[in-house]
Formats: sequence, C-alpha cells, structure tokens
Amino acid sequence: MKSDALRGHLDALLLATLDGGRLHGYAIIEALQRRSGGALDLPTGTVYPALRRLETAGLVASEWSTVGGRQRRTYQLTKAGKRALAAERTAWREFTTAIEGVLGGGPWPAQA
Amino acid sequence: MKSDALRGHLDALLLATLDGGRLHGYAIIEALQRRSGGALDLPTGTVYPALRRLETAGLVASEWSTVGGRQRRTYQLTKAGKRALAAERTAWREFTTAIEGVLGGGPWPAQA
DNA sequence: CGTTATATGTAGGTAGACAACCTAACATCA
DNA sequence: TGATGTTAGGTTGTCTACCTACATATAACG
Repeated sequence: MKSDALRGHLDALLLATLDGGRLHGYAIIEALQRRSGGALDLPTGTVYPALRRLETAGLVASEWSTVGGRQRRTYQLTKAGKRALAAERTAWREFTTAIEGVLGGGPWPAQA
Repeated sequence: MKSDALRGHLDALLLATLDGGRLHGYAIIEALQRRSGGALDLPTGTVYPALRRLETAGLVASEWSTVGGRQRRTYQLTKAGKRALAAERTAWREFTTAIEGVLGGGPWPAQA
C-alpha cells in the first residue's frame, strides 16, 4: 500500500473502529489489521498522535485503566465523533465516486 | 472534498486521464472536472508539477505544439505509464477494499 | 481598453503520516 | 538469571506531496 494513500482518511478509519465500542490504542491497531484483511498495519507513531488529535478535536474521549498491571488508555466516540464519522462516511462515498469516475474501467471513449 | 483526500492518488488520476489519448495540462484539469462530476477541481499548481514528476519518472512524454497562437505542452502515456496505470488501478481496488472493510456499514457487531 | 478564458508555470509553506526510537510490565523458556 | 517476545503507550524528527498564492502571456469578447 502506497504510504500516502491513507492521507486524509485516517480519521475516518479510527472513528469507524471505535464505532463498535471503546478500545485502547493497541487494540485499535489490531482491529484495523483484522477488519482490513491484513492490508492495514499502522505504526504506533501514526495512530497514537492521531488519537490525540481526535481527542483535542473533541471527537473521542479517553480514560486510563489498568489491566493486568498494564496501563491502558481507552478511547470512545463522543457525540461529535459520531457525527464526524457519519460525515466521513459520506465524504468517503463522494471521494470514491469522484475517483472512480476518472479511473473508469479503461480508456475513455471519444468524447460524446 | 477534503483537500488532503487526494494524497497518493493524484498520479493515478492523471495517468487515467491520459489513457484516452494525448492531452495538454489545461485540458487534463477540465477532463478531471468533467469525469468526476465536478468534484475534482485541481489547481494548476498541483497539476503542472505533478505532470513534470510523471515525465521525470518516465510515465508520460510531452511535446510542445502551438494552437491558435497559444503554446501547449501535450502529454501522452508511455509504455511504462500504461503499466503504472494498471498497477494504480489494482492498488486503488486494494485500497478501497481495505478501507471499506473498516468503514463497514455501521457499528461492528460484537466479535463473533 | 478592460475583463475573462486559455494556457503554463514557480515559490514557499504546511500538515500528516512514517521511521526510528524509547519506556515499562509481564510471560515464557532455557 | 537472563534472553526474548508480547502487550501497551509514547516522542522526535524527517520527508514530501500537495496547496496557496503569485507571475506570465495570448486570444477573445464586451
């Protein structure tokens, strides 16, 4: 996967991953792998800063917990986050429609 | 359309636009508008440098012509460019498959 | 003659993802 | 006892592709 391809879509991925319930960062990364069929393997240096950005933006909220002696920061969607996710899904559809209109299915026919 | 969404997909768009035949930069921008249903309106500062990158990479070739007193630099795909376009289309399919696996259709069901 | 459309570019800045690195608790196996 | 791996959370610095804004020139239209 070309490294820049995710640009601008990462937020949607994270929000969608949290749509099923609260998760901590590490689990988010694993969920992304699973749900993408292994295609997405995001490094922590990508995910953790992104989650903080989302929290700063008010789209997710986090709280600490300790499980088996290990610290976890679990995230969940806020109401604004759910709204943002809906917007992201719409934007995604528009985006793919636009790109596929161009990518088409092969050579473009002589202009009508 | 979020301005960053195109990141990493611009080359595919340009190559696909040239798949129908030779075009000059300005015409490429118009074709992108048309074929995307108006969703894509790429600034010249994005397209012209990108075309030069593609030419440097050997994916397109250009030549000058003069039409109605105006200079045009028309581009066409090279063989490597056609191969790159096919690869881009494949990458696009993989990309959307991965993202849609995550975005899904709504909240993720409790893990089976 | 001014404005709009056609046409090509450059310069500079930015943000977002990534690579590389670091810390820490616990588990497992030798 | 120590080596290695897994789970878990982070930071720092870099890269670069794209964007914004600007600059240029001709033709066409009013």
